Amino acid sequence: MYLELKKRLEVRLRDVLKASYDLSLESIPVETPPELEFGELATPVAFELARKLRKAPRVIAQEIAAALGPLDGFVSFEVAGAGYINARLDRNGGVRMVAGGESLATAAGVVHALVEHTSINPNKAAHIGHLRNAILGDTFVRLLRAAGQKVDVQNYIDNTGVQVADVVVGFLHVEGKSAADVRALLDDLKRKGERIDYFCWDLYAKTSQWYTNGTDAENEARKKLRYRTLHELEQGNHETAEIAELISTAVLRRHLETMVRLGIEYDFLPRESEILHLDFWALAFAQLKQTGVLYFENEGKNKGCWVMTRPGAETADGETDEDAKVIVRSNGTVTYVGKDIAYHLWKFGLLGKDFGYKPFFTYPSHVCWISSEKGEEPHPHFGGAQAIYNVIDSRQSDPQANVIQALRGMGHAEQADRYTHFSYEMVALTPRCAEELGYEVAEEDRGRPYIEVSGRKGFGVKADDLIDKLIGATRAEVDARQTGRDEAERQRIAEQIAIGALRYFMLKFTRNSVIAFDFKDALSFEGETGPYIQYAVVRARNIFRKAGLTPDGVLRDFSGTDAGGYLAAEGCEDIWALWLRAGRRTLVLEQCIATAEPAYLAKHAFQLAQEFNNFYHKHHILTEEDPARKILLLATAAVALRELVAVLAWLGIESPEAM
RNA sequence: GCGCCCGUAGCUCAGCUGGAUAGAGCGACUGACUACGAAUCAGUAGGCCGGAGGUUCGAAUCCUUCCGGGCGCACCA
Repeated sequence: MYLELKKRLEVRLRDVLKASYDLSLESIPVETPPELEFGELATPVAFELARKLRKAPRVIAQEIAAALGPLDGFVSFEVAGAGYINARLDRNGGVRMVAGGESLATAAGVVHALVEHTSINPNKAAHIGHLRNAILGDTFVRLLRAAGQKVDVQNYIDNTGVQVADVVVGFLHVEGKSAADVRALLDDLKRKGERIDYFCWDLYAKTSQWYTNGTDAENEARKKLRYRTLHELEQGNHETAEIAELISTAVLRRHLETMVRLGIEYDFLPRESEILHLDFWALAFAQLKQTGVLYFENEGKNKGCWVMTRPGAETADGETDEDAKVIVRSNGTVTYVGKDIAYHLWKFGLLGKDFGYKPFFTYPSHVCWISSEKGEEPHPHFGGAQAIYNVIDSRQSDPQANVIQALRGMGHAEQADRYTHFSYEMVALTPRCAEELGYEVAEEDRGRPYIEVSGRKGFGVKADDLIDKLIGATRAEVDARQTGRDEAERQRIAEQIAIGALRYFMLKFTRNSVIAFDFKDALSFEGETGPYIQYAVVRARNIFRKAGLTPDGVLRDFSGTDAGGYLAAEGCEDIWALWLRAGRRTLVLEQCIATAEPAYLAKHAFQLAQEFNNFYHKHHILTEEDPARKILLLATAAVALRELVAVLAWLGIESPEAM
């Protein structure tokens, strides 16, 4: 409702400005006033025009206000303060709009978007930092889909990188295992129900240490081993590559299982091994040279490399750009950014080559495919998107900017504009949390607000451990409250609440705020948390259960009544405010997508729950004696319930039946 | 040294892209349960929005500059 009426008012304002002053403003500010007494919508546009028209803002406001009405959905336009124009809505009409349920008309044609998220190196267990990535990405996918976009979800797998190489070195040279031994280990762990990603977590940390804890000569040899292993992985057809394949695939499967617990699913898993073996780079290299984005450096420190100019860099003609980004090394190998450029050409359908595809993981509703040199037929097609979103932490903003710059330089300006680095800050641990986990905190770190997690050091909170802990805590609460329900039901509810708590916790912070993780905050179920919102849903559901009514039925009955009198009545402002809040969903959705910021929706969900809880406390519905008033109260609860469930679903949070 | 991000209540964070009196949660203190289930609600205390200049009708928000913190700046990924 809010979105629609706001747009209607903007259009009318535009018309009035054109007709009265022959002015066309680029954008017309329409906002929500701080208090309901100022109306439901307001514009300070008169202030902006004061200088241009050489009139007092208040006079202009009066002229505009007089010319605005009548407008469907609005009852009045008033001038207030020094020159605000406050719009009052037709409350009965507004309530009808909200009660009717709002369709999300996507005016523009369907956009094909591609969201890449999670992308954990398949050499260790997922940790809380990865959870933030996956939850942000998955939620954004839900938002895009809610807005009617066609979205492919990709999880990029770097299975030939240095991190996987390190674990392979660990198996071969630290543990002294062969490929056959690794195979046996995988079977053994599977039989015992143990997690291979946890095993690798420890081995990765151990191997990282091993590189530096020998004599100088030993360390030197170990480093060489590391780079030889990396090289063998990239080449393939070697025992190291075989171990890498075994391990990275097993760990990847575990990551997918962890994410399923959070309701997170993928459509396609492109792997770096295929980008290498299918030689995506050759095609990209040709395009990069042909468009002049890459040039061969003959001078300076990058002599013998193919390089590109960094975004914003300026070098005088004839001078060597020492700061240029190396894409092809002097030994002929390609850097990470180079491979990424090729991959992103593919994402936009500009490469002229495709992956092979094989099914990899089955969800109840669909199959997740993985890249393969020789794929299966038939298979779905991925890539060729119109807009892409890369959920990658903010530390990688430089390489991301390089890829965008390359696309632009190659003449793909439109694609470069629709390339969003969906960046977010890391999840770190508070020093107290680190100590709780048994890590030694260095003296100089004690005073810091947070300490960065490190897979290399094995320092961090594993995702599955956190989820297990959350479920344990919610289960204890549910067991205490839901004594009448059976074991399976209580477990189900506990899981819904635990996941709700975790997802909300990761979404309540805006993207560029560092999360200093602490168990106390993450395990909290009161106040601004997922369970608070879920609890509001349960309360609303209980009203209908107790009354023997359905929300839909109530809204049908309500549609024939006139609630205007009650909504305008003294002491009922809170009811109208709740309807207004309920009517903001599409506006908030639009805002979230435009700014790539899911936190706004999380905040909206909380505010809606808060207003509902207020309403719930103030008006006792089932004992209301005035039938007309009772139907309004019931309809209010029905709308709040419907909106809460819908918004929670967009956040990937389930609404329990009881809690 | 250069680039990006962040300094808002004791703590953790919002602040709708420059608007009306700066908000919420937690924590502290006071109160409200024989249930539309208190995982809730009401109330109190708590702020020179890091400092200083500027831009304008108007600044937590934009610009400049300092202070304090974080992260990047490889022929690593």
